[in-house]
Amino acid sequence: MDKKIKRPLPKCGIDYAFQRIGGKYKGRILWRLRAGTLRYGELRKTVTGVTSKMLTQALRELEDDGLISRKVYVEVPPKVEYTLTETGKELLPFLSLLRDWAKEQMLINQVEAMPGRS
Amino acid sequence: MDKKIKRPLPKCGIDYAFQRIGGKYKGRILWRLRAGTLRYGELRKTVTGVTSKMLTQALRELEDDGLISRKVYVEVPPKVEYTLTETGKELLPFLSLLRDWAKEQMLINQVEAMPGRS
DNA sequence: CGGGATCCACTACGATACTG
DNA sequence: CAGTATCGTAGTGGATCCCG
Repeated sequence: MDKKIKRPLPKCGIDYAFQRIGGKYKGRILWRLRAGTLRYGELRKTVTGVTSKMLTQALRELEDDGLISRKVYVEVPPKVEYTLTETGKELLPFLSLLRDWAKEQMLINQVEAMPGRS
Repeated sequence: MDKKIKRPLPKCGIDYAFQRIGGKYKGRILWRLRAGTLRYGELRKTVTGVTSKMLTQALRELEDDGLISRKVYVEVPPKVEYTLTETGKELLPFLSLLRDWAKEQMLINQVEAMPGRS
C-alpha cells in the first residue's frame, strides 16, 4: 500500500521528462495513441513485445502523470479505452521530431554497417 | 571483448531514439553540453549525482552513437574534452521543447501538491 | 585528471498462472 | 477482455579501490 511514493521528483526538467516518458514502452505507447483512442488489447498487439504486466504498469504511470486518460466501460466483456490527454498530446510534436531524427540515424548506421560500400 | 554487441537495433524510431538518449544521465549530459565543450571533471560536477563509472559509460555510448566527440589532450595532468557532434546538436531543439514541457508540468504538480491553495 | 576494475544492491523487466 | 499475483532473471546503477 501507498504505492504512490515513487519517482523522486527531480529538479532538472530534462530528468523529470525522461522519468515520465522514458522506460521501455512508454514512448511507443504514446506514439501509438497519437491517432486516437485505443483499447487495452489493441495496445498489446501494436506495442510489439510488451507483456500485459508491463503494459498495465506503463499505462498506470502514464495515467498518474496525466498523460493519458483511462475510460472503463462496465459491461461484459470488459472494455477499457486509453486516450491521450491534452498534456499528453503536447508531447506529440516532440515524439514526431525525435522519430524523424531516429529514422535518419538508422539509415546512416545501416549504410555504415554495409561492407564494400564507400 | 566484443562489447559492441549491445542494444538490438529496434525497428521503431521512437524506440531507437530512446535507447540513444534514454538512461539516467544521457539527457542531462547532452543538455549540459549545449553551450559548448566541457571537460570530464566539469561534467562530473554539473551532472549532479553521477558517479565516474556511470559518467564514463554514458559518454562512451554517446560517443559510439555519434552524438558527442571526445578529444584527448596527451599531457600531464590529463585533459579530455567532450563536445556535441552535428548529430548531437540536432537533438537540442527537442531537448529544449521537452524541458519546457517538463517545467510546466512540474509547476502544475507543485500547485496540486499544495494544500489550501485554490 | 580521467578513468578502469571489482563487487554488490536494486529494480526493471519477463514468463507463467490465475481471475472478475 | 483486461487485468492481478508470483516468482525468477538480467541489466542498470552505486561504492570503493586502483592506475597511468
